[in-house]
Amino acid sequence: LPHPTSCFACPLRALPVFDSITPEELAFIQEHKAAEITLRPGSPILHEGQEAERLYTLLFGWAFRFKTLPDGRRQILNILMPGDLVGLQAKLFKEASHGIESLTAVTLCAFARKRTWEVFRNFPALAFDLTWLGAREERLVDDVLLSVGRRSAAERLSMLVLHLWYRARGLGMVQDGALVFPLTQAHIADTLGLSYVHTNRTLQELRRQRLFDLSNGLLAGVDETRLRALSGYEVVEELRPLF
Amino acid sequence: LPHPTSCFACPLRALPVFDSITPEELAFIQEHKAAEITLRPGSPILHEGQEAERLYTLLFGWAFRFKTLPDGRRQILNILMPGDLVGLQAKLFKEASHGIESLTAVTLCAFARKRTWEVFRNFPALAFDLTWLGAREERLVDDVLLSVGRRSAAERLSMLVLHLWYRARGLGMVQDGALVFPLTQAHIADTLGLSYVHTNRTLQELRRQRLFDLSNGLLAGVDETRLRALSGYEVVEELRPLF
DNA sequence: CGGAGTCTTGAGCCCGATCAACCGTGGTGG
DNA sequence: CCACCACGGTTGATCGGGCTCAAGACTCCG
Repeated sequence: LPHPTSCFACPLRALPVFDSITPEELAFIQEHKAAEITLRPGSPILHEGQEAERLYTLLFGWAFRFKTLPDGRRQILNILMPGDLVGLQAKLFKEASHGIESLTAVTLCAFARKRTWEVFRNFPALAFDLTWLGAREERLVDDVLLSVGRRSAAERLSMLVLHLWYRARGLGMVQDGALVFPLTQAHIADTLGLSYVHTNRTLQELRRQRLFDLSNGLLAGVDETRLRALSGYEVVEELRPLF
Repeated sequence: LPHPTSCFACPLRALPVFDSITPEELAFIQEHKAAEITLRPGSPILHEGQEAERLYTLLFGWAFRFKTLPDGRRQILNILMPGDLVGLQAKLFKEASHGIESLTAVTLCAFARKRTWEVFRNFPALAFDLTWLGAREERLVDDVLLSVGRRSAAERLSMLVLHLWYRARGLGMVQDGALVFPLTQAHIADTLGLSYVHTNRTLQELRRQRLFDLSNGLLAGVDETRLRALSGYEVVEELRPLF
């Protein structure tokens, strides 16, 4: 651990979602932060079927949750960005029913093992946060499922681009109207339930219509208005209710 | 409230999932059980976009969670059966991003409004249950998403039938090898992301192969072995970890 | 310079969508 | 009692969005 980030100086604290954390809670978190782990792009963070590991928070970078079938078909369930929990399901159940893999270089905050119950007993506000983050992730999966089940390829793609664009902007990752975009077209295909080839063609079509510009791992020129119209995107409230 | 079910006599308590509830917790639940609500089949329980309502538990009957697009396309997210939470997302966020509708006649246990926080503060074990039930539902949605994104129509249908069969059996709803099955083919189509017509044809094909018999709202003759082989169904652990 | 990973393009086909009837059953009201 | 209708299921015909197979191009890197 060369220079572990202090929870007190955690860059994520600036986000509105983490507004209501008290100093005591922060001290608890700091005390139980067991390690800070950095991984290269494309590293497995959690294997499908792996038994309960630590609970992590994604501090930096992108990752994704996925499931695979025996013959190799893969479905990406959702994209993880800084502030997201990693491994809640694996903690709550005997084993993870999904895998997690990093897209970029990634930094994780690892919390001490077997402390989950202690959180519920001693820090109800943090326990509430766990529940809330879990429910938020479920809502994301709900949205993806609606897309994959009922939207056309162009609609799905618009949706995804817009969704990631808004999330990244909320995290301050958009600079000069551009975003470093680490998903390959294979990732996009597996997220949207499309084939690789068809994803490519749809992408080109949207690019041709100047709805956005995605090339060389950079997303820019996002025409939010037209993308919203095409995809039927709805802005969702991210605010946590006050107690 | 003619004859509200006492929580102490709740039929759901026999389920392994609810093993570890203590008498104090039970008393708390009983105290905050505000009402017992019964609805006819096809009743809306929660509207899309509706603001925070009560938190319910499904005591009896089937329901489903869904999202719709402005033009009417609908995606069913998951099927609710006795013991499932209803409206956790609506409680945690300002408004529900999905609707809920009953499939059969349904009985709901309603808990007092604005007590959610009290649960976290005073009954950590119950708070843990909320989190756990939420995570369990997310896992269900994950599974549906994998099906809709990456499985063929026949695989999806086998999966769904087998999944509902196992869940219902675990709840003691299978009698004499048969199950009252309240989903119409339209519901099945919206669950699997298929068209109405194609669902019908796929259903007939599986029926012809004697994989199961589904007619007149009754599911029977379920050939578990062959359905498992066809769909790649994996049995999942439902046990809650002990503290 | 070769190889791996990513992206692109073409051709052909098929799974599943769409459109359009039609059937059977149960409820409802004149 | 019957005409009517709503609803769920069934069937046929046709279409097309997206899949598959196959090859080639570009980039980065050792």
